[in-house]
Amino acid sequence: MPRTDSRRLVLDHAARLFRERGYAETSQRDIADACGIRTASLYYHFASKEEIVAEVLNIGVATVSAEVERRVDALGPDAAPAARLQAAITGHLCALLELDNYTGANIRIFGHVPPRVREITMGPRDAYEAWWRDLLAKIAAQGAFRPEVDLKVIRLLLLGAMNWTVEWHRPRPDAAESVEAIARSLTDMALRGVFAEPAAAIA
Amino acid sequence: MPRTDSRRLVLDHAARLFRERGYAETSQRDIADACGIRTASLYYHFASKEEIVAEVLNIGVATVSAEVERRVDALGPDAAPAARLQAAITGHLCALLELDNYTGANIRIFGHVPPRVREITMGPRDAYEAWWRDLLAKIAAQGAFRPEVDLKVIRLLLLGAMNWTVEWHRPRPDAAESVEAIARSLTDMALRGVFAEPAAAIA
DNA sequence: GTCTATATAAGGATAGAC
DNA sequence: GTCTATCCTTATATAGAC
Repeated sequence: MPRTDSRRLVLDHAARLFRERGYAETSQRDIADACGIRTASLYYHFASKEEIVAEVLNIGVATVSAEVERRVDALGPDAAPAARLQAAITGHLCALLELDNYTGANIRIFGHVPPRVREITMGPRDAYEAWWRDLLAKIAAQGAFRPEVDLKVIRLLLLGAMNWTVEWHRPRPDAAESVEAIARSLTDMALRGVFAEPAAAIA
Repeated sequence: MPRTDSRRLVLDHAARLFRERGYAETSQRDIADACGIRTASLYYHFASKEEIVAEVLNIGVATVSAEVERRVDALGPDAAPAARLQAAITGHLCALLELDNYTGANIRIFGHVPPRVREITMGPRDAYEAWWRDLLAKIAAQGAFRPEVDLKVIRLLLLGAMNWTVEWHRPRPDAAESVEAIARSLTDMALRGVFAEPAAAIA
């Protein structure tokens, strides 16, 4: 393997730019400039812009998928449902906001890429969402959720709360809004809610 | 005023297309075609594509803002915190998913428009978010939230869970995932959580 | 693997007729 | 208010040298 993998360099810069500016707003010239090469040189590594973005999207799902499963598996098979949920949430947020730019790029631009690109990259994406479906289903099977809870809607709302962080979270020196803190807030809200007296909840 | 306001027709189709395909992915030709006119005719109503999208974004915020405030105000000044939160959540989701395409367009493309457009449209957007900040602050002042709750993070997570629905919700005949049902699920999770025994929550 | 040069298309925008 | 015609710029992509 080459000492500096220029193919990977292209992907890294592409992921960062796609995440920062969006897909259509990022030209191949932007990507090439960031890499210090010419636009035409990109075609040695990739056949088209769509091929670049497809690979960025796939790496993004692989990254978050690996991170989340790693953290949950590390807890062992007998971990409490609450701990498993917290580990999954922390892993998702960590991949999205800290690990690299691939997952963030995926979340930000997936809905804005050409339909063909969406089609060829949605397999792993669906598989990742299925993993979450399974996680919640297992927790429900243990009787940890209140029975009236709609698992599908809750899953989509939780993933939405997490995915949207990419729109507002900016890395900061202080730990007030660290990824850990956000994960704890979300887990806590999901588990017990934010109300002091839940009994006061609407019928 | 004219019998058919063609300026508004342009905005309506632009909002729909921006919401469906994104900003960069929607050309002025697409908008003109949808309206049954030529590209050049758009310039009678708007000076540029940026002027069109800026107005779409502003209408979107005005719509959701009016809807949310209307529903909360209708409860009267003595309504319970839980009812106010539920009304606000329902109003936001309703504007986003049912009322028209303007709010959905705003949420989907705001992060993808040229920086100048973001700058000139972020005033009302920030004001709307400030309204949410106030709502949660008032509820907190009544002592309804557990004291350790981080109001800023919770606000951003709630708005995120709602805003992300535009990525997955598709209108359906059955009421299983009606806007009302989604709003109830989210309000319920925010208030009391989804766990049967919150005591089992992580330290 | 990267370059220069260039083909080709698409999109935003303007001029001026009707 | 909408049209036809056209300009200008940008972007993807290709050809072929080094």
